[in-house]
Amino acid sequence: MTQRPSPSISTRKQPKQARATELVTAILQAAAQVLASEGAQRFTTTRVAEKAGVSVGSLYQYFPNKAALLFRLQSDEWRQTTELLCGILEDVGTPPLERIRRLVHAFIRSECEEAAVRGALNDAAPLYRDAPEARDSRARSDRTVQLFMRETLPEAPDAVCIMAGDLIRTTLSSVGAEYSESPRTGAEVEAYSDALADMFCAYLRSLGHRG
Amino acid sequence: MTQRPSPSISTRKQPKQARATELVTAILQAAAQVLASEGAQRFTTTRVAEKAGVSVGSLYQYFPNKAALLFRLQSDEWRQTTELLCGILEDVGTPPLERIRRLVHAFIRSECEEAAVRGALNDAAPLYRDAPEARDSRARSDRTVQLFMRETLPEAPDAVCIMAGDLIRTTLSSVGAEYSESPRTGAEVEAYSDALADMFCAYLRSLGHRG
Amino acid sequence: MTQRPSPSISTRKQPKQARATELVTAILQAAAQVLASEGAQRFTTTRVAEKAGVSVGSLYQYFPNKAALLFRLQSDEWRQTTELLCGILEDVGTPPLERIRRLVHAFIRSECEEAAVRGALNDAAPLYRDAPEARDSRARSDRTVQLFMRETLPEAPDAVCIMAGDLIRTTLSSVGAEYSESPRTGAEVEAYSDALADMFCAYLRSLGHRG
Amino acid sequence: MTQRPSPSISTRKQPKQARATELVTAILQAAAQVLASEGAQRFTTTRVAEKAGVSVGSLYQYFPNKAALLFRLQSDEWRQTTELLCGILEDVGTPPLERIRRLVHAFIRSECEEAAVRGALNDAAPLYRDAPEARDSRARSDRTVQLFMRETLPEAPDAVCIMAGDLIRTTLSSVGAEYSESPRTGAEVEAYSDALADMFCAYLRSLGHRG
DNA sequence: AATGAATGAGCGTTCATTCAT
DNA sequence: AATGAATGAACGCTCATTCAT
Repeated sequence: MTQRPSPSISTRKQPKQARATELVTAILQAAAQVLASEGAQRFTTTRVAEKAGVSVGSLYQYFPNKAALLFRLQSDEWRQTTELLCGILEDVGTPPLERIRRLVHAFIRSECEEAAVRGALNDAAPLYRDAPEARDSRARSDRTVQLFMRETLPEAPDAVCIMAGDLIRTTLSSVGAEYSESPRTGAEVEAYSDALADMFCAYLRSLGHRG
Repeated sequence: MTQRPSPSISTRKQPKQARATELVTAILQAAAQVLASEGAQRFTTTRVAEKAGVSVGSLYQYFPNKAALLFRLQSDEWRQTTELLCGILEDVGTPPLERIRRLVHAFIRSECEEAAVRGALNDAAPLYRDAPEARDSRARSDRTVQLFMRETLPEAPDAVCIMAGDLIRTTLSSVGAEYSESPRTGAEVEAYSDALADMFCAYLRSLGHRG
Repeated sequence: MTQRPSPSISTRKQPKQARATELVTAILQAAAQVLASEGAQRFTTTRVAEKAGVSVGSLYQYFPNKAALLFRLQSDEWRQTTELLCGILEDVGTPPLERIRRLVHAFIRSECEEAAVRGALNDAAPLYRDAPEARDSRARSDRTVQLFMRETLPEAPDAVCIMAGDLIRTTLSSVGAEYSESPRTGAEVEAYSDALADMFCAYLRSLGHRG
Repeated sequence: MTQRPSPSISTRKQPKQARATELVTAILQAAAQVLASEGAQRFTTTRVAEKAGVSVGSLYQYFPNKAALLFRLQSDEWRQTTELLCGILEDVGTPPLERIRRLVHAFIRSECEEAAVRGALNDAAPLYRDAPEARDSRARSDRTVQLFMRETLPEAPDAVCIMAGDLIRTTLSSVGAEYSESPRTGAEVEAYSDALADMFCAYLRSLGHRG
């Protein structure tokens, strides 16, 4: 399990001592705060370092550039989302459509909870989007979604499964992102999630799901 | 119908002479070109003015600031989209689900065709999103969508119609935006549009549509 | 006589109004002063702008980057040197060896007079040396030197003329640069110039010059 | 022979243990490599320490600052050059002009061989040039050159010998430095060295050398 | 002795906006 | 009305040096 020494984005060095890990954490927290409170526009390395109680130089010791910092924030979000998604979709003890419903609720709720950071992170996407590492992620969720689709639509051709999985994934993520841009009450979130889940379920049934 | 003298966003003056209208048009075209060719990051007023063959000063005569310029570009996109949407959804001679399908195809296609501008415009959203005028749009499409929903789901309660209309609208727009971020072949676009339309249709049928 | 719109080094725009020319002059003077008084190490665009009583932005309106500013300073020095050199070497009314002697004296004197700027400019060479424009100069002096050599060594083969001209030119310039690094009295300068001229004359005579 | 405690340039302590000497050597080698491969601009203490497999802290234990490191590199070059020069000029078994010719060839060749390090070292000169120790060197070569001049021009007045020696020495060093800045083939080097030697010989003959 | 994380002043450069002409 | 030169705060980032461990 070696770490490849990519010189571009992501962490510059493997934090081996506790001190370093704390620092990285502090920087990431500060970064999230700055992003949430000041917006992507005013997200500057100086501001992050200041908020973290650290010098700019230290920040650059752990992150090779601003994009890397943003990318790391985004990665962490993705990891969380992936875990959420896999945890729910792989729960074979629950009927598929029920799993989808749970996923939608959990996902939309989580998007709305961290709307400020996620929204600003989204605004900052142009800054890290082109980084090579940004391409690599998402493999695990793709696989999980595909397995789920196969299970849900056992008789459908592969092409249908792939397309439907793709559609559901991108719909969930893009609708979630847009929906969380406005402030919402808990009840609104639940109602909206139910509607979105209804739509996905209707779609899956129309593709041949028998539940 | 008084003109409010707010010095914020949108055009500073109603161009009454042909000269002025020409200028505004030239500037907007240049802006779209700069956005498409250089990206949001390099979208600068100087560059736009230069491309338009106009001085920066003149640009600022018609647009109080950069945000106003971007907002106007976005408004125009919205207007076009609204016309597309209303034109298709109000076509009572076509069965509702067929209208939805046509809308999805037309919309996704149009998003992909102007992906460069729209993508960059999206990247620049933080710069104009908070402008007051940005909230005002969208009324007409909302109304059209609602009428369409009522027609499609004549027996559904109002709340269902509203929610479903809302969901379909935001899904279409956010999925379209995300989908058009990557380059796509014509065949891919058609297949994806069909899948999305399938999903909408399945949803509408599940809500009680009888076609 | 069109100006090629090279986007790299040298002046960013052709100063057409007197105001602009004044500014460029002021900036160049300030740059020379900063170079002389602070050294290459502390030669910063901010410092130059400040000294010139101008904003950094204005500096960047006339020079695309720091290297361009330095290169321009160097160009001006080269132009002066070229004029000095050509003016003396092309003076057919004076015997060749006498011309060489005059050139050496004039050159060394001029190097010592502006030792501070030239020295610092030399120190800064790494910053502009790689610029494409830096390659272009020197053509005219080369030609003049060659003509002079032909005149001085009418019977020598071409290869000898070329090599000797090259050697004398580089010797003069590099020895001048090194010599002027230390402060010198007028008498020292004259004595040293005479010695250098003696060496050149002895060399030319050994190559066949008949005077 | 007390050790002066000046905290300025040159090694901070006389390395008495083998360990220390090894370290200094490793650092100097690394420094030369960094200089050659990265150039003066990117010559940083961190980079040198890394290349040497040593911590920055250790580097600063043996060299009080970056200038000291560079100065030491330069000193070593000078020492080598001095040895080369003395070794050739003191070879009384060879006729003086032949010695000069050998010296020129050996010197120019050696300059061109190590052009990368020497060039970069030259670029970095502003960083160490003002150090007090930089003035002290050169005594031995001066003496050797003077003895050589006396031998070569037995009848010339002292002043002539001194001036001519000085001129030849600075010419050789400055022309060598400039010449080695561009890449050269072996044949070019030989031809150029011959021309330079011709010039020196012609000069010495004109000053009264009888060979 | 040795380490290497931490510092922070300083750099070159950009660009939205203004305002004298 | 139209110009475009001028502004200067702000940005991302580097690196010589220190010092707690």
